[in-house]
Amino acid sequence: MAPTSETLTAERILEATEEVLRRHGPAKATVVDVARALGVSHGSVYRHFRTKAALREAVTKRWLDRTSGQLSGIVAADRVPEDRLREWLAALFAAKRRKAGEDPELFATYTVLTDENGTAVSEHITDLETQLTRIIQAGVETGDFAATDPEASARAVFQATGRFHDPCYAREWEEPGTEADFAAVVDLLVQGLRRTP
Amino acid sequence: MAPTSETLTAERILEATEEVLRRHGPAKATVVDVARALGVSHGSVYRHFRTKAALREAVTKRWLDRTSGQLSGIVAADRVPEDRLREWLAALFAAKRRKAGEDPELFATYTVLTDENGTAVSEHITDLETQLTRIIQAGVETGDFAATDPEASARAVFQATGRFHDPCYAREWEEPGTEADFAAVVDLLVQGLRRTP
DNA sequence: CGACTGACAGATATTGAAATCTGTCAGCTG
DNA sequence: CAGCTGACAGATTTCAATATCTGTCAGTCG
Repeated sequence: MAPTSETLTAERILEATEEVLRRHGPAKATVVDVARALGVSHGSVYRHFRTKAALREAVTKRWLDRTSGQLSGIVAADRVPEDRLREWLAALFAAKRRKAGEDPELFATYTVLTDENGTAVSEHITDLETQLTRIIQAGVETGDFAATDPEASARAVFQATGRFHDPCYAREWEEPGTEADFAAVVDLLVQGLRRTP
Repeated sequence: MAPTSETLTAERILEATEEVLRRHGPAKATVVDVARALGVSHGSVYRHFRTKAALREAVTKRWLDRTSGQLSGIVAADRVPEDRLREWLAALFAAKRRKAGEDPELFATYTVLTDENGTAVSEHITDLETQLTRIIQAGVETGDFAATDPEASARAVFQATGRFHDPCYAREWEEPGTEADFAAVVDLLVQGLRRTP
């Protein structure tokens, strides 16, 4: 975190902002703090981001994109679609639960950020639903799934599993029985997707 | 709201409290306000409810019980289990959405109350899940549903439809496409419950 | 005697003055 | 001249003094 004399870039500002958010939390993280962490005046930060809100939104996007990236590998995996679907949902749940459990304060920070950036979140959700659509589409092609509208089914699966990935349920993810609940919901949804012979 | 000279009863206090909450909102509703509305000293209120928290919890319970009561009729209806299930879920969604849409401030007030009364909410959810269990159990008996554990299936159905009854999603209930999303999730779940011939 | 009151101590909320922050921009600097 | 600085106006937040509230209880009243 030394105020190196490298040129000031959007990337460096975003890294410093994440650090300041980690240290001070979402309420007390100011752009003056970010500038101080970089050893520049806060005016320089405004050269790269028009407003504080824009800066926070960029940080939010980065964070959400990292999550999407982690899951995209599973979509392309060489497995039966049903297994890919189960694995994808399990990975989404596991990733969220790990983040919430390991560093609750940081998770709370990002929850605040996502709450104030509806647009970035919508794009992220669209992204995840697209990944799900691909898996279900693959299942339709192999004949394992019977979905007349894979996109709508993907949306339904995503919404129906909200309890296991939406941050508003984070405090319940460590309660006993959650694993079983997750399995029951996924089983029900997979059963609903299957082609009925 | 005249300070009648009827005897002071828990029931009257609860009614006055609801009125004060409606008027002032959850943050500014004090037990002094409640006492003033009843024309008594606040000490008298403490004769019926040990703490302010207990009073608020009692109000919350009343409100939640009214919702449960509205749905219980559907459970006993004389219909095919699948239709009863669909109707019950639709009624739950409709009731929540109507409350949130008609008087958003009052709905927000009760959302705050439920947030601070985890116990009352848990009991309410157990109650609703029991109603769902009965419907699914009936479906198993008629052979329409294939559930090895109706209680677990009921829990899964309730959790999977959270997006359409959990207050944390209230602001999204009026967005276009919500009806279709609801239908898609319910169809998927019902399909998952059906006995596969 | 049992239901109610009102004064009280400690906890919580409100308020307004002072401090800090956001966003701009004229001017400095390499 | 492109990138940065720092002073500035208006908006927002902080903080401490002040007011209100919660919960108790000795005492009043019918």
